[in-house]
Amino acid sequence: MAEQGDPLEGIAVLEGMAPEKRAELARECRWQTFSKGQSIFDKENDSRDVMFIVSGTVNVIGFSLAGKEISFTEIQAGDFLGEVAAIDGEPRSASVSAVTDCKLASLNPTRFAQLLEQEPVIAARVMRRLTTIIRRATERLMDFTTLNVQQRVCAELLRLAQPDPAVAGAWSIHPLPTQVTLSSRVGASRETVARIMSDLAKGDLIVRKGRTVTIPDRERLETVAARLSDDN
Amino acid sequence: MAEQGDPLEGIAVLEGMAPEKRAELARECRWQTFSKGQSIFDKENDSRDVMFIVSGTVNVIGFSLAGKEISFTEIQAGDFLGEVAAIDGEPRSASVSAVTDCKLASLNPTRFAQLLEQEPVIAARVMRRLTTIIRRATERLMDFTTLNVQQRVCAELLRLAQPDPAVAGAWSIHPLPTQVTLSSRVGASRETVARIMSDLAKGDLIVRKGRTVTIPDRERLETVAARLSDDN
DNA sequence: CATCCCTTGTGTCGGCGGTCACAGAAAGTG
DNA sequence: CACTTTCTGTGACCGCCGACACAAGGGATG
Repeated sequence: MAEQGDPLEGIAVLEGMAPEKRAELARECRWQTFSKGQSIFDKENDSRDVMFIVSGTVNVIGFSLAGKEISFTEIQAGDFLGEVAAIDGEPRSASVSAVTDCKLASLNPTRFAQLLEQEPVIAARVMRRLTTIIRRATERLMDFTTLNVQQRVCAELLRLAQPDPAVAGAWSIHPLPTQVTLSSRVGASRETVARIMSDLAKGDLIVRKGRTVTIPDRERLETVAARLSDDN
Repeated sequence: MAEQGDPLEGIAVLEGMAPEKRAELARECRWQTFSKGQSIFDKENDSRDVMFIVSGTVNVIGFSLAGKEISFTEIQAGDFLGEVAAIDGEPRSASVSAVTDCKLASLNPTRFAQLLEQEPVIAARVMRRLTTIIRRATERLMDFTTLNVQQRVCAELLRLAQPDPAVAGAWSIHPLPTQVTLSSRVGASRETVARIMSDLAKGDLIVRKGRTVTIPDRERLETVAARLSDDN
């Protein structure tokens, strides 16, 4: 992660690449830093670069004409973004903005194509990455068409939850994203999310303490998330 | 398209492959036929084969727990399906069923991986195909979160429309899918679709004649599809 | 032609969830 | 510590759209 030495060392897709080749690749990148909240690129942008996240995390979002935004995914340091436009040459499929300060390395699309050709391992990893995106998107699509907001919120909380380090058997989320963030993930209004969280807390499905939420009984929450809407 | 000779001739991804190699590939495929309405595979199925559609068309669908179904896309003869599971080895990401009688050639996933490795042109095409799926899915996702049903129906009609061969400037859809089909595409109830079509016809945005719909003024329909819901 | 089944049109009703409005809590900031 | 900005909670209202219920076409098929 130190910039001198091997700046692209922590990038997972490039894992296993010969050190000297990777160093050369690093030299061909355009290095940029973005500060928290800044836009990295917009949908319809005319750049096609692939960008490796050396540090920080970014948010992939779509904007409606009315300005409403929905968040597709967050991408962390060590990962990359921009592969869709780089591969097909179309305008960017979504907008990306910095969640935290971050440092990115941009690689131009022709060099990226060349990389895919020369390094079959990397090409395979990129493909898997694409299928992962597809799976997530179709899952989301199903969620939107078949679940109500309450269920989507539960599902999102379950996705965020990790085993609680303190209490065995319990799960927790820390730090809890703001309601605005959650609402843009589940595609609902901020107020509705607030109401649902209140209800869940009343039913002891979740316990809130500051920016931490704990889920005492994961299965029970899963039941709520999956329950057919008519038999509540 | 004749079975003797080169059965995989019409498959676009395999375009440009050496004839003898393609013939060999055809021999390695498992050949199957499905009749109209039959299920080809279900989500969570444990096969990972890639399937080339030699004739017919299939529908890629997701089912909710309640049995409600939504259609992701239709795939025609000459195209292929099943690449997602073949690439990442996970269970199938969706279910597929035959829209018409059809004939498919199944290739096992390891042979498919080998094919991708040996034929970079094909690998590149598969990648582009994946990005296309991603773009469609994200677009759909945006539609669901930012548009109302009326707008989604308009958008779907516009997607189906082709320049009218008879009247210059007009666009038409033929044959119009049934309302049930449409409703599963836009994620709405059949009744709502019926009402919207009526309204559109009343406003002369579409003209219905049997199984043909013509769109006299495409731009006007596009306006309706894009209009913010509050200024109608 | 009669019958059946699939498709379409429309009315009514009720609930989910969006919007507006505002109050209070928390968290930055000088 | 005051002060501002950002978050969170809750009430009131109301429109969109799903569910149910029928009526009325069409096309098949015998």
